[in-house]
Amino acid sequence: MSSSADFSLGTVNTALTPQERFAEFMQARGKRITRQRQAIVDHVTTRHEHFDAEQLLADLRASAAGEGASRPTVYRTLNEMVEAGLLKKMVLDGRAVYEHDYGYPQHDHLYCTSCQRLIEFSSEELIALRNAVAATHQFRPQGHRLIISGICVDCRSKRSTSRHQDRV
Amino acid sequence: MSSSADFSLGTVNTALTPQERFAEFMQARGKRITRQRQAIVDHVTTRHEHFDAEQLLADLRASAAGEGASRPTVYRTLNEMVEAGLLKKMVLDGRAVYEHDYGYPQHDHLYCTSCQRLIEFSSEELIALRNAVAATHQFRPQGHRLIISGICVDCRSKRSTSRHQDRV
DNA sequence: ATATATGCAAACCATTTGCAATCTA
DNA sequence: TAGATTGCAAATGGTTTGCATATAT
Repeated sequence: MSSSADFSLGTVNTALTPQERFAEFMQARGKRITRQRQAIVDHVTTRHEHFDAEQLLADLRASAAGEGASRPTVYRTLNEMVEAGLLKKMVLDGRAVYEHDYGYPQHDHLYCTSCQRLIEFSSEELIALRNAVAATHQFRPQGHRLIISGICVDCRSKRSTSRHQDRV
Repeated sequence: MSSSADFSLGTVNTALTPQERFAEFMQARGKRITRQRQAIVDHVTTRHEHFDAEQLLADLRASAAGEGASRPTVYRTLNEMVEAGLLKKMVLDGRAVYEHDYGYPQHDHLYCTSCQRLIEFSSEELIALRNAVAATHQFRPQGHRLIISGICVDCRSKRSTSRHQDRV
């Protein structure tokens, strides 16, 4: 992980590792780095795919030794990681899905309504468009979220396999 | 479905009134136009702002005579209206928000995290961008949702009034 | 030591559902 | 009249919270 990324768009200055950033954030507010919080942060930073709280909970319990955490603690820590800027949260079909945010370039998603897969993409034009639109409305943009839903290549081929289109 | 659409950018060919379209949709699947469904559709078509289920429920009970409906019926009918293409649903801060979709041009939103107001805007560039991105990933786009969050003009002036930034 | 965290069970909240009574076509 | 719909109350499902106990600093 960490890997001083250096993308062209949205590059974030990654001076600290996610762990360090988290520690800094917690210490700054008198919060403690407990065994479970550390286990969660470590686990999350090793996998870079999108995930939800339940998946994380299961993964933690399944993986290595007794390095687990209770459901409430997983949820609590996930919120802290979002506050710390390590993760970005988005709601899809009713449940929260998380992805890395610290040290990652700004991007948006293509969401396959058939297999629920999220495909990332980034577009400079979109940023420009966003700022232009905001300016027109004297609106101060703080962020945006674009999700293009449809069917991914894989599902287009193996069409009529299992499930079909759900809601956007 | 059907209706040989031929819009330039989002403008929908409105041959039927929302009520007619709803009736057609329902009849086509053996569903009945009950007093409460009619009341809901009528009420919704008279107001063009964004709203959620609870607001609608309250409005229905408050407004005119005994033209109300139970909570389950309101939720059920809202789903039918979405299926019928009359309404578009989007999830904001945990609860579903609806807006008219039938006969309305495609558009996206600016979301004020301070006053929760939704400001609409439409951009042809965005559509082009969406299609270009989708094409790059051999993805078949079916729709998209762009929400630019930030602070609206009003809140920027009366700054530090009441609530402040929530999550995106 | 002592304040903060954990985990359990219970609470939340928006939304959905089972089912008997009630209507629409 | 028959089959669909309503409304009530209860169930859901993801997420949060109260509180006694365990733990980090």
